[in-house]
Order: sequence, then C-alpha cells, then structure tokens
Amino acid sequence: MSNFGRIASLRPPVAINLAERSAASSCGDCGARHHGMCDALSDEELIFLSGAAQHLSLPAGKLFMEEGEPAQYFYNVNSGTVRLFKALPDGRRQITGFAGPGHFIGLAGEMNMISAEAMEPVRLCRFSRAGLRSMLTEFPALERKLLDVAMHEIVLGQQQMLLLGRKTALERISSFLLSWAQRQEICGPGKLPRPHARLSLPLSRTDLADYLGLTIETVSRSLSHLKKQGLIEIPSIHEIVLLRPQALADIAEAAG
Amino acid sequence: MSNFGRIASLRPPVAINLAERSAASSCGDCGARHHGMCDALSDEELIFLSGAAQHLSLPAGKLFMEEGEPAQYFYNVNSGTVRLFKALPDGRRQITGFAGPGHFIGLAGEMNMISAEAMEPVRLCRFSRAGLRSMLTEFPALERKLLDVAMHEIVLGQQQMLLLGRKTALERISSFLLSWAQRQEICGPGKLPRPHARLSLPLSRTDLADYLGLTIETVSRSLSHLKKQGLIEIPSIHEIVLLRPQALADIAEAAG
DNA sequence: CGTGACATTGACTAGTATCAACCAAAGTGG
DNA sequence: CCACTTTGGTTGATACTAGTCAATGTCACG
Repeated sequence: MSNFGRIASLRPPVAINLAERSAASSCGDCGARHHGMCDALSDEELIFLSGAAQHLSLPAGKLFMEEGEPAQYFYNVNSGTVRLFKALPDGRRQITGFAGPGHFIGLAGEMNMISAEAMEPVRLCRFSRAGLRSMLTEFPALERKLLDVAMHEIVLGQQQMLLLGRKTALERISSFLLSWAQRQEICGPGKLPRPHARLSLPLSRTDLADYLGLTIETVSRSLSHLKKQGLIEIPSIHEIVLLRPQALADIAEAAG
Repeated sequence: MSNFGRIASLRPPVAINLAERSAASSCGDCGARHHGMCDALSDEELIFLSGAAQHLSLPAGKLFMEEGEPAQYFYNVNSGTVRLFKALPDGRRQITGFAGPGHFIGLAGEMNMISAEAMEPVRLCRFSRAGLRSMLTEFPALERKLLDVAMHEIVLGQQQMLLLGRKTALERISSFLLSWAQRQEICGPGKLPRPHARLSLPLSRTDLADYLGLTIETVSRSLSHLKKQGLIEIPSIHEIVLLRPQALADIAEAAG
C-alpha cells in the first residue's frame, strides 16, 4: 500500500551496511517484494528480515527439501516455481502443490513432511527455524500473514481432495486448466477466463499426471479429447488456449 | 508500522458476571478445555473468551455450515465429531476431514468453503467472525495456536492427497485404520498401535467411502479381505481390532 | 542427421464402480 | 408379540474407467 518508496531513509541500529546491501540487491527489488510474506512487512522490517535470510539460486530439477529429513530451514520463493510432493517407496508420487513467488515452504514440524524440487531455475530466501521463531515474535504482522496463507493453503487442499477423490479424468483436467488460469491471474478468483485466453503451462505431462492422480497417458488422452471437442487448442506442449472456458467449467463441476 | 492493536478492545465492563458464570459452567469443565484453542489460554482469558461465545448443542446429522453460504461464524468443537465435506452438483461427496473436541471450523474467507455436519450429538462454541478478529488481537497466543493447528491441518491434507491420488483401495483402508488409531491416541504420533488394539469407529461405511474416495462396496470388500487375511477383526460395525498393525503398515506404505 | 527425452496414440488389462441380490439389526404397527 | 418395513452392510456378477504395455511421433540439441 505505502511500501513503494526506497528504503534508504529508514535505518535499523545494527548490521546496517550488510543488511542494507542485501535488502537493496535482493529484497527491495525482489520479484516477490509484494507477494506473500514480504508484502506484510514495511521496508524497514524487510531490511531487518533480509539480514536473517540467505539468498539461494537453484538450478532446475534441484531437490532442496526431502520428506523425512530433519526440518532445518524454511523457505520463501522469490522467482521460479517449485513442486511439492510426497512419494511412496515404490516410486508412486503425488504432487500436492506448486509454490511460486511469495510462497512459503517448510513451516511444519520437526521433520520435513514433504519434498520440494525446483521446476525451473529458482531463487529462494532461506531462514533457519530459530530465525523464523524470532521473526514471528518480532513482527506480529507476519504471524497474521502466515495464518492467512495457511488458511488459503487448506482451502486449496480441500479442493484438491475433492478432485482426487471424486472427479473423473476429464473433470480433473478441466478443473486444473481453470484453476491454473486463476493462478496465473488471467481471471479474478471465482471467475472464468475470457474465451481464447492463453495459458502458459510450465509443467511436464508427468508433473500434471502426478498432480492430478492420473498417468501421463490419461492426461494426454484427456487433453486430446478436449481438443477434438473444440474446447481447447494446444499450440505447443507448454501452451494451452482455452477456447470455451464455460464448457470447461461445465465439465469441471459436472453441471448440466 | 503494523496494524497490531488497531481493532478496538471489546471488553464489556458490565457483562463480566455473565461471562464468568458462563465460563464456569461451560468452559472450565468443558471436554475441550485442554485441547486446541482453549489450551492456549489461561483461565482468566478463557473467562473473557467465554463471553464472546455462544454455546450450542446440535443433534446428530445436523448440517450447520454449508459450502457457498456467507461465512458468519467460526466454531470450536467441544464434544462429539463433525464431518467436513465438499460435494458436486450430482451428489458425489468428498469428506475432507473430521473435527473432534478442540478443533476449529470455518476460519477461511468470506464464504464457507466447506460444509460441516454433526455425526453424533455435538456441542460447539460459536463466535462471530468479528469476534474472532478481536480475540486474535486480544490474545496473541491464540494466533500462534491457530497457526500451529493450521499447519497440522495442511500436513494431514497432504497425506490425504497422497492417499486419494496414488493408493489402492486396500492401501487406503489400511492407511486409514492406522491413522485413525493415532487420532484416538491409541498410539503416539508416528508409532504403530500394539497388536490387538481395539478401534472404535463412529463412521458409517458411507462416510468411510466418501473420506477415502471409494464406494461403500469397495470399502466393505477391502475390510472383508483384511479380515480374511487375519490382519483385523470386526466384532461389530463400529469396532475394529487391529490384530497385526505391522502388516497393515506394510500394506499402507506399499513396503516390501 | 542421429540421438534422446518427452508426448501421443493404440491395444489390451486390471481395479474399482455399478447394479442387484441378499442379510442382519432395529424399529413400527396391528 | 410377531409380521412388516426400513436402514445399513455384505457379497456376487458385470461394466467401464483408467492403468499398463508397446509402438509411433515430435522436437531440441549435439
């Protein structure tokens, strides 16, 4: 709201130079500055925060958090996309969500309850768990923000349970396309994208399958089916045009 | 700097006697006094809190929160069990979780994102959403507690997504039985119950099916199968004896 | 131009849903 | 008190969705 100004004039007592440099180079102009956690903080708070963070750059494919390992850190995504997943010993995998700029990773418990992997080159802020605790005490606004984010996470989880437990393959794909459009802010929450809206889809078919509880073959067939029906177009593997969003919505919610 | 303290205190000087009486009769000796939200508060805080709450008793089967309705209240369960679910227009239903003593219901958004129904006779504390906001400002410990609870909720949701997206019917049933044992505190978190542990199962087969993303027939068949294999016993519809928990765990996590 | 990774399409199979019969326990009413 | 109904659960036969296995296609890259 009022946080667009430069940070120069507001100074915390300690570690200023390092923190300020860090904040200037990595926080103030960060892609996530007005998303998620950081959006809940003022510029001066951010400078302080920045001192507690380590800034990491990871290559695509990097597994940086693994289910069952001791939980040492928590992360805030700056840029790129991360997949969160659980796996069974025989290799079956369920992606439980995707984390983009401003999203948190690794808040729960003494152990990591989930694995996290960069899908593209990713930049992250990393905090120690102890650091998180003191941050929460230091900045109560942060706690409120975290609670909001967690609530939203729960809602998304419930929607996904409905999808995984009760929807058919075609319904899953249709639901996914619409929710992904919302995620990309192509349309407002609860609204349909306009006809012919173009979606960029950084996921592989394997990711899609593991997110929707299907196989890649079924994903492929379902997409082909929607294409044949004239509801979507697939100009390239990572792009989908939603020709008739309303028709997709009808399938997604089994209306009519 | 932050909005901490901006919401005016609603401490009503006159209503204290009423509140105190209410706390004594309904909070201090409440079944949920040392669970969930209430466990985060001191006795005197609880007295205050009690003034903001309405105490409700609902019969089994009562639908008291409906997906899509404006979110007016939030609830804290005192006794009994509540099922939370989402449904599709054609009647398909997915139960996303169960709320027992100390659990919260209805924290997210302007609309209810989920429906809630009493499974047995249930006692609840009901708060207005405005009341919740002021409570959070008044008792920061509450916010921390809520965050903890929300985190746990997210972890459970992720486990359920793995179950719904990737496990077979037999694996789902086995997983469920073990997680239900943990819920009933028959064994510590992450531990197996002892052989021959007895589980009380207030759910109908329909609830079980809608929770596990199966049909009642498949639930029934899977239970029969486990019985035939000698892994469980079913002395009555609402009781199950876990004869060989380790074998169940092997199935649940597809080990071996 | 060949190679390898990823995606699509086809043929067949398996696991779960569906449809239907049967069963047991718990009311309900004459 | 006992037939009758209702409700919820189990078991069986069959159908169908999605999974598996395999061949083919496409595209990026050396």
